[in-house]
Amino acid sequence: MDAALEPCSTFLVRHAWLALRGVVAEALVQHDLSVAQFASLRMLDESPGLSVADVARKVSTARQSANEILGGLERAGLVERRPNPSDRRSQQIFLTEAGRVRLGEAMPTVEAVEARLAAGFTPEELAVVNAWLVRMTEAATGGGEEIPAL
Amino acid sequence: MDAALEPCSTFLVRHAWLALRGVVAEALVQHDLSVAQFASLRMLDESPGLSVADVARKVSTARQSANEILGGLERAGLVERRPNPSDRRSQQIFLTEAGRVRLGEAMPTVEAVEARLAAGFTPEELAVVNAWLVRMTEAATGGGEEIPAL
DNA sequence: GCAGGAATGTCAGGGACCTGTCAATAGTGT
DNA sequence: ACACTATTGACAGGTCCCTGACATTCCTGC
Repeated sequence: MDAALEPCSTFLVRHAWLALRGVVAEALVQHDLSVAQFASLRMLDESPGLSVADVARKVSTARQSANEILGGLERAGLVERRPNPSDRRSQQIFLTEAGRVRLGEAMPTVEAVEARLAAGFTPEELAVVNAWLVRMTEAATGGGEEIPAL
Repeated sequence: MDAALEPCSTFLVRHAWLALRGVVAEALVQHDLSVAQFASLRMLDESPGLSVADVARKVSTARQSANEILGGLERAGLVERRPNPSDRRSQQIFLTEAGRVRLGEAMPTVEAVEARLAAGFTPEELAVVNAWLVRMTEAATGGGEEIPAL
């Protein structure tokens, strides 16, 4: 490897993200899902009935981006929007049966990929990594400022 | 915060990247540099005379994106392109004196930010994190290929 | 030499995402 | 009840980055 520059960890994280994103995207192609769509599906499976704005916040993206992502999922018949009976501004979004099935198919694929990548590290080490990553994400908001979001 | 799902590490990394990017971008505003520009400046300081394609590979971006980034840096007078005497297709790119000065000013800012974020972790822990991140980036290329250094 | 393939910089076009804004609606204090 | 503010989903406009293509130039094998 190149021991060249003890790089800013920022760019290490960037490369890790690009790499992981690429691998996961590749794995999701066979399920006809994008990474963003998969993330949204995951959120909605865990928390049915979220609004568009909720999804946007959960996946750290702009409301409108979330709207477009959900639009794609809706066109694919994987989610459905329903009017929110207690708030006429917002819509509740639910996975359709097809959406649940699709997510159920895709999830093991992604998990397998991540498990393959995590191989070689002890649970303690992975816990450290996890803690560090969480610390970084908190630093943005807890440090005082807002996150621009990708 | 939401301790909800033990998430795919992929998305943890994404959030960490977004957060770090935000913090670093904020720190670089005062130096009138974007994150991508800072990264390019760094590469060129370490390896003067790189071509546009070289920079693109090193920062993991498309040739054209690198071209645009370098265009901005050139307009700002921070880098200069010179014809490559031994390859008439490519250009060699060098930092100008102003570029070196600007990088010298910005670097401590970024390092300070990262140091602040790394506080609370032992060197051993940070080494583990580093190793994990590198492992992730390597995984993208199929497990054994080259991946840029920054 | 020289034909074929690879690499370079660049252009055109598009996708994904963001900011800024808007009307409609919800919540809050007076 | 009523202003005031915040929030929601949507629209317009712009930015950033990417893919695909192209002519030019280098670098092979023959």
